[in-house]
Amino acid sequence: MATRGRPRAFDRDHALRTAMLAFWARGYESVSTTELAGSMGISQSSLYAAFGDKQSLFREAVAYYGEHEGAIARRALTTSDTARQAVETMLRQSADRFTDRSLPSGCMVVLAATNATAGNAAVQEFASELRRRDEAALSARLARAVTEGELPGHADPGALAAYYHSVLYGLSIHARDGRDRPGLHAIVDLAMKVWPT
Amino acid sequence: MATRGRPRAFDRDHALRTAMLAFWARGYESVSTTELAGSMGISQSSLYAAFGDKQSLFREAVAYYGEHEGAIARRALTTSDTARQAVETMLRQSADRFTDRSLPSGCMVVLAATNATAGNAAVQEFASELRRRDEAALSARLARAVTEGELPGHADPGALAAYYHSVLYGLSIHARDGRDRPGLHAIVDLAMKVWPT
DNA sequence: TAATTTATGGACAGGTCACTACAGAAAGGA
DNA sequence: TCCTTTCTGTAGTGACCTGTCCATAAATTA
Repeated sequence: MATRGRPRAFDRDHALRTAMLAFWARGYESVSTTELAGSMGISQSSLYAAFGDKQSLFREAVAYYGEHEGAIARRALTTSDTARQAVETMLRQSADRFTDRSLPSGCMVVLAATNATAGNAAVQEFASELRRRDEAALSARLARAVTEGELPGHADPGALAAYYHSVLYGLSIHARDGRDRPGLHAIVDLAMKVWPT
Repeated sequence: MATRGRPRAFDRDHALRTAMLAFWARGYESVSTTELAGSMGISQSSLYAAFGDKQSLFREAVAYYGEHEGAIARRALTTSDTARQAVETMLRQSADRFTDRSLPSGCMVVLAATNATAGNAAVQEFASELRRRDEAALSARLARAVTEGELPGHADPGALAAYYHSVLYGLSIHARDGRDRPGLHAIVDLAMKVWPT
């Protein structure tokens, strides 16, 4: 089943990465499809033919972000030996990522869709849902740590997950405000003192 | 020197409050001046005559927010007997404010100007500067606590201020995501465990 | 070669954006 | 009473927005 019709003249994955970088740096509504097509080197028609509409493109761009940029921090949750190590690794690697000068600062899921007009409320809700999902994954990992005895029985996995995600969100804002890498790690140093014993 | 010319037919302060609520709820770029004038019950011309341009209106709206909504949490810094009490009061009152159902959730300074087009970068920088200023005030209060002996000499006021502000920023995102008041206070419970002894 | 399928760029619709020109209205001052 | 000052709404301005139409180009299939 070879592909019929005229073949696409641009690299779809590369275009997606361009969209991710733009949305990540400036947010969903501050990036126009006209501008995106321009920096992709293609026409509006090609963009719409390849990705549907702007919202679909954004969702794909966020998915791309999750696979390429967010994957490392997320994998810490499943590969670390202890829950404590998982949390600290997640925060440390986020601190490193958020201050990578070759990429936009902070986390795309936190910063790219914080506000929107009424017509784009779905985009906001989409990002919010992703944040909830990540937090639920952390909460589950902490709950496992309680049953395994790594965390004391009185520890509240839900509250701890919300707390560490709160710090994580804060790192994004701080990174956007220009705080440097050691500054973010100093915050993580303090945040880890909360770990129950 | 009585006021010359035709008197203004609307309440400037009330209009400013309307603008604050709109910008706070949906962000700078997602609120149009057309819509604002409409909900203020005045024409575009009246709005521009009273407030200048959109950026000036936003700055005034943020100042209004600072005086009416942010003042209580900020006053905790100067009126509390101890620095610890100051920090905890600031976080608790923010948690209460951020989940007040009669107002937009979260903090306007964190949420209303997180992203912007190139032409509105000044608005972003404005909000960023306000965050830095508040953090500097907290840092100064913590430094005082070190010299007064409330905090141990090895405590780092700058890092602590950055940490507590990180939690504060996180509370805004959590509030926007729908977390309820007890949920935010549970985060504050944990955050306060970092306090050096 | 002919038919089909898909991608392409250019031009353009229809809407909204921030902002303003203008003429008239409502006040104070002379 | 008339002038000056300021605010008022109407009706625009040009620029930009998302999304589409259309003729054409480039590939596979028959």
